[in-house]
Amino acid sequence: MASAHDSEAGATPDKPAGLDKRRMILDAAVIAFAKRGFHACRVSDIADEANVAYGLVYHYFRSKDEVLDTLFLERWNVLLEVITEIDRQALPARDKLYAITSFIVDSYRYDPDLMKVIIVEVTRAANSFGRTHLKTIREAYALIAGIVEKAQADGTFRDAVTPGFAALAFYGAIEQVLTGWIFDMLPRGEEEFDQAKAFIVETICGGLDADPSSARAV
Amino acid sequence: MASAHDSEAGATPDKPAGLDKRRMILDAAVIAFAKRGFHACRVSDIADEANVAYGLVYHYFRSKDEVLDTLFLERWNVLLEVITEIDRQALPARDKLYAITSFIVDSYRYDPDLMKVIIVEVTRAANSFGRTHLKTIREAYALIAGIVEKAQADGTFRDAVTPGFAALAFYGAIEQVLTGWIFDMLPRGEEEFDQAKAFIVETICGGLDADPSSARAV
DNA sequence: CCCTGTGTTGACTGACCAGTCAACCCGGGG
DNA sequence: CCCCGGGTTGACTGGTCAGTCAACACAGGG
Repeated sequence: MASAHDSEAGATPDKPAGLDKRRMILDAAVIAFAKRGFHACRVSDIADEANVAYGLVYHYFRSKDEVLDTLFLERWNVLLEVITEIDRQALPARDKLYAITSFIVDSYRYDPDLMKVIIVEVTRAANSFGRTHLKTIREAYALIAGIVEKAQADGTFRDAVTPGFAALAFYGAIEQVLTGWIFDMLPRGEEEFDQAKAFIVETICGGLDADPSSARAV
Repeated sequence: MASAHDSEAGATPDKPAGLDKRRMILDAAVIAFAKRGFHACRVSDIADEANVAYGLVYHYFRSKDEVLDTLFLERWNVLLEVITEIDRQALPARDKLYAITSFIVDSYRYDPDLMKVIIVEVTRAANSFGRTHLKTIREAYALIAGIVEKAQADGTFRDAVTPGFAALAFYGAIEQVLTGWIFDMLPRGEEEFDQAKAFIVETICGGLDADPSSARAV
């Protein structure tokens, strides 16, 4: 059905609606991967979701793997740029961490399926794509660690913990909250998203202890 | 290690060496799953690793899935018991969290393959086993949240954050550190394990901020 | 008008693997 | 001595897909 049909709507005149089939396939893949997971999802599911013939997927991508790789890299590079940009500004470290949290949470708010796929299939997949993209993933941790390190140097953050660990704990907390939403363990909604941002930063920066003296003496 | 290294040797006389084939299969499955991941691992890999015929796996387990389910439940139930036991003691909340962290880190120290399989294939697998065992996984979060809640009630922890979020952030930090080891991103060793315990608790309880006033005013 | 190449189609193939099953081994009870 | 049945074996089947490929659509240049 609808091979040369410009969909129902008139399709943007400047876009021939014929060469962003690639984009359509990528978008369809996000939905398909999110629905059943990368392994359980067949290439035909992607093609069906995109209203495109099976073989066309292989015209634009060498393999099913390459589709996921593309989705991940597209998004992760944006994340790296955003973190770099945030770090470039003259803000307190805590505000920088809030901005990063905010960006990631909003990424989920804006496109939960894409974030689900990236986290579940790449970021946390130690046996497959996670290994492949390890170097790229680590770059994000390194940028965060850099923020912490500078804050420790100027006295904004205490140095009870190495920057690397702080980065891991911080990012781990974020991902765990996203995982909570992905698993339907946590309620979703505008309020929840904003509250989550504040809570994550508050937990990692402020800590749970009521009495600062106990540990701060270190 | 040294769980079922009978093989050629005469096998412990009191153990008929004939009915813990089941155990041998489970142990072999841990190794096989850890090596290539659940999906890429074939049932024949498990059988080979256990030095047992292919069909015997199906004598003791209904399916490949059931093998993983068994491994996960065995271990997770121990975790739930341990957390319950820790919570029963009269300790400051911070010490309770340290004890939990310690147990999980030591679980990894003692049997990294098993923990890798549980985390990678179950705990973080939102599309397959994670969904199946959601309820069981949540019990752990609930127990931790309970600890936080009590600490907030008696004033040990401040209540800037809901207990549920604190539990998520805390457990997320732990899992992220384990993931660091699993991915070979973090150096492993006796010292590293103990340091990690301290750092995780220090980050979550103590927080990164040097100046308590900023947030504590809330 | 045909020719050419990019875009597009979907039937087909080859490989892979979970799970089945018929037969075998062997200890012990009759 | 045979029989019984749980434990054990591994060849085989059925189904599933990733990836291939031959053919088709069609725009635009000659």
